[in-house]
Amino acid sequence: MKGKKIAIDAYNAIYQFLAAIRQTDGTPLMDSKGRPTSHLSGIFYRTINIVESGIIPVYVFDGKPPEEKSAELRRRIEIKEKAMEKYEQARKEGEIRSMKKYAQMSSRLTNAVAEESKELLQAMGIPVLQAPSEGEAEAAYLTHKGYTWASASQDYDSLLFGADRLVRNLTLSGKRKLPNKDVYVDISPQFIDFVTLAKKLELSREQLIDIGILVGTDYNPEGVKGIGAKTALKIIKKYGSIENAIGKDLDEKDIDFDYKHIRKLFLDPKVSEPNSTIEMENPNEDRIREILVNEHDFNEDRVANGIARLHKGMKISKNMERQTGLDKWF
DNA sequence: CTTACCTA
DNA sequence: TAGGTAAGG
Repeated sequence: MKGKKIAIDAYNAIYQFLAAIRQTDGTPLMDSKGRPTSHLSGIFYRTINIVESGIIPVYVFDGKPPEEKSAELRRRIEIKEKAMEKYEQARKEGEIRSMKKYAQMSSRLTNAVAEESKELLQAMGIPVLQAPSEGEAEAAYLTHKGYTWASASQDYDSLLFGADRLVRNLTLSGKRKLPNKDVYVDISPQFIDFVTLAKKLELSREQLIDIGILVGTDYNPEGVKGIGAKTALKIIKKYGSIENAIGKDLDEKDIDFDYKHIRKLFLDPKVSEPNSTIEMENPNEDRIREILVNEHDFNEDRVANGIARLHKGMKISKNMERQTGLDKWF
């Protein structure tokens, strides 16, 4: 993927950092004022790795979520509140393992966390885009239109939103811990090309969306009762669409939501055209140091080392871009 | 999650 | 140099 621009679902990445970068008992990394810094650590070091590998990252931030997502957002808040209670209980009992698990589950991506992340990326000279609504939809649009070569997210929704290429596990660390166990599994980047996928499954994007709607999406979290991935695939393969299956393998009264409207949210999401060319810029070293070292107590030597790596990575990336640009002439 | 350090 | 582990803020 050297020399390619990749649209990164920023909230997806930040949320993972908030959940994962913690001590054994679940305490997040914090500065001397008690503010969380896990997101800054994750963004700083991973972005440097990505740039060093020759990829040009483009971070796409969420805007205002669509009204149709509010039930799902409420559901997530409830889960977090329950996790918070369980964390308290685990803390009283001194159950370190459980403390970490429930602390991770109660991670909240606050406004401050999102804004600080943007500021750090901008100081690093990394392109940042603000989506009007769903970041994942905007990233998919950028990829579909060729502004970026692929979208990076852990969520498969990217494909429903029309991303022609999806990269999962865009990270250099080759290990991931299995939930609740001391077992690590090897993780490597996973690349999904939509055309190849659609051919293999013999499904269109619309049909993939219908399968999603049957099993449940952010806009209808419950899905259709009794229908999981296997049945949904079977039904859409057999009838081609939800409407054709209603009255046959689908009972109309089980579909208590506007599936045509949800389909449209995926097919035609609110997105915007980028208002300038998407390029990396020279890092503002002083600003990076100001944010990480002065404001948030990062180790000066580590930050200096990171900045040096970032510089070198960008230089190679820029040279490569010039060369591939030249290649087009010959 | 990523880095830094230690051991074999 | 690979693999395991503690620390990072």
